[in-house]
Amino acid sequence: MLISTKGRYALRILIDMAEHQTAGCITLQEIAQRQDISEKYLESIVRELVKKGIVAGQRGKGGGYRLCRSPEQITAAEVLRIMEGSLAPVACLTEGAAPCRKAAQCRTLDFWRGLRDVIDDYARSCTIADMMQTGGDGDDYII
Amino acid sequence: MLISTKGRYALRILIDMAEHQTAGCITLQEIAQRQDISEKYLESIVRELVKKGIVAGQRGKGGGYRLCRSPEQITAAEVLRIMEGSLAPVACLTEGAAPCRKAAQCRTLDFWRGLRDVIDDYARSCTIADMMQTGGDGDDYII
DNA sequence: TCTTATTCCTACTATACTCGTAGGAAAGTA
DNA sequence: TACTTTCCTACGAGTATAGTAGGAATAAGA
Repeated sequence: MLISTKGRYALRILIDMAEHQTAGCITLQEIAQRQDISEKYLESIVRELVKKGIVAGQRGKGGGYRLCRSPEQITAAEVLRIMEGSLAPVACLTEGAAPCRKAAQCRTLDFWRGLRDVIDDYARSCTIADMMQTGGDGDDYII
Repeated sequence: MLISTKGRYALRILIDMAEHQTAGCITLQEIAQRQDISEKYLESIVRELVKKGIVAGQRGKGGGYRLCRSPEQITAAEVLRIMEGSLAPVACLTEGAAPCRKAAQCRTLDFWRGLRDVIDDYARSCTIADMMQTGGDGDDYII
């Protein structure tokens, strides 16, 4: 029941970008160095964020990435849903899944729905801006 | 971020046992038939529950399993923690994990702690007895 | 005692997923 | 043109999930 590195790194990347935001672009190389994540692996994560309109990329010299929205407008739920595919704890509650044939008789469905809801409510209540307020002083992260 | 079949099945098994509780024992075969889960796979799940004192096994003819506690006293959190190893969403918050060197500087740690807490609070608030009250009329489950 | 039913235990396997790596094409700047 | 940067496709090692297989130990009953 662990969040994968993709989800965890995506949050770190976005916090990093928000903290080092300037008029121009931020390159993958910068982020990779600060966050100590392989540039190539970062690439695959950022690509997902580009595809979903969270960040925008600009190619060529002087290029890089920038946030498409302010950190206040990016929730953890949105980011994690993009990277993990879904925040649902069981397959039958993933977005787009076919409704279960026996849902009406299922003794556990209500429990899983409740779990999904508390996770979703919490993650929607927390933004990149909120995370910038927490923790210490540097660019140091572990998880 | 999915709960594995072990965790999901364990809840179904315990609900099944609670609903079909008698003076004697319930055999794996019965549960396997009602729940439509392979007897062999059930075995590996129930063994974990025996080891942790949730159910007790009795060998030989007329043997089987029975709950060691009333359904009101078995929480989802306890069962899922046994089967999944932990309910923590990130490795650095799993029980017994070494505290992270840079925890003080981490921008995301507070978020993960909060997520762990809402999951844990919710799962501790729900018991096997609660789940018996929900859903429909039969022994039918899917997830 | 012999048979049968049941849990208990160890080992194995196929598949999928996670966590990356590698190489190069496309596009933009100077 | 030269350089930098994103974009795209493919591959690979390691690990976890979801089981399966076979048999030993134990208990009840004929």
